[in-house]
Amino acid sequence: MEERRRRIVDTAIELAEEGGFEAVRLRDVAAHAGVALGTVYKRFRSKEDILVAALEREFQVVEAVVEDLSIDGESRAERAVNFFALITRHLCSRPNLARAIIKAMASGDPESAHKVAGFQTRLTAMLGQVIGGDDAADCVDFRTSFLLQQVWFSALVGWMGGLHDEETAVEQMRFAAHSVLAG
Amino acid sequence: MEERRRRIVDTAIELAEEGGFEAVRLRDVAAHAGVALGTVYKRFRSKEDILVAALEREFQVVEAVVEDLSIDGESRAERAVNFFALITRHLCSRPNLARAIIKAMASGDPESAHKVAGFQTRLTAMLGQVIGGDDAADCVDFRTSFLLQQVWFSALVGWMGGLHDEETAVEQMRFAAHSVLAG
DNA sequence: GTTCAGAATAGAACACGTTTCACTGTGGTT
DNA sequence: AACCACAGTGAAACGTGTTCTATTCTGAAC
Repeated sequence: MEERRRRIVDTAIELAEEGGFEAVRLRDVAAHAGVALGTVYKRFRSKEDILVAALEREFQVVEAVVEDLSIDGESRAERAVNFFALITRHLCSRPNLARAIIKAMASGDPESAHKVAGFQTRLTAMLGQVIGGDDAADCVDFRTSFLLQQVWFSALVGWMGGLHDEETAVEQMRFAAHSVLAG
Repeated sequence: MEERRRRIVDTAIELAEEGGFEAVRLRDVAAHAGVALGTVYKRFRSKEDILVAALEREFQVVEAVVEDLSIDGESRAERAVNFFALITRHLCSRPNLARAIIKAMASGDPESAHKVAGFQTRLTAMLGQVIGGDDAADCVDFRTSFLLQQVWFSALVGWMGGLHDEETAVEQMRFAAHSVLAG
């Protein structure tokens, strides 16, 4: 009955797209997914846990998109910028959902945090691939990729709080990428 | 009667030190501060708002500490690392309080986010001073300091989620500082 | 077909952030 | 002294995340 789990996450994504984090009311999720509230709590530990599952879903889409539109650029920094620009714009195209997920990412719950860390690792690996390109000389340290991904997270949190728009976030990544990938 | 406001923040800090974010129950805050719940909501917009005020308090302490133990180091990167090591260890010395505040920083509420951005700007300015040292040649771009502060935020969120200990966070800052302040 | 364990359900109940309201001072104005 | 604007109070109420319980459903073993 993994079907129920899928429907719950689907519903949460739907509600989050419409009204953000607060709109994901678990009674509504349960009703809309056609399950009882108790079932929701049998599958997921908390509201954040559901949104982390939504992140998993979205992350797979991002992986597919990046696979499809293979990232190119003249330099390592340019490729990194193009990568972040792509995924940032992708995320921000559904702002309410993105905000809800980012909020869940920063909830501080250890279980969720570990799952999130898994995505960060995968993202860092993707970034390493992208930056590395075809030339072995362009290969980049895991820690460097991870650093850029940390900056991206901060930029997204700022965007979530209404501090700046998505283009500013991309601009921050441009600066970071050129600072870190100077050589 | 700014006295009441002060007592509320004091109490929130006290409760957060003991039991973290969830332990800051507003009924308890009100009772312990000797005010009515309505008064709490007259002074503060939300629970996060109180914790952002606590951040203001803590930030002033950090400013004083950094002023006192003036940061030194052979290179720009070393000074930056010493700076972050100092404030990271200071924050993490009261882990429950730190976690509560960091969680509030990432709440996504626009009003809170703007206040937090104010602290980030002040922190970035402090960092610029510290890195710059006495030699004008060591002067550093605002954007570069800001970038390091973004990494620090991510490192703290990871620490909050139990992903790593404070020494690892400091280590991440060491790597970031050396990457960004190579010259 | 009966039985039984485990999952699902409906719904109540609980905790806590937040809002509302009716009432009580309190300090300043006339 | 009478009055007023307004902060503070206590308590109730509301919304929603989370937990609990009693009951029903389901599907596999016999």
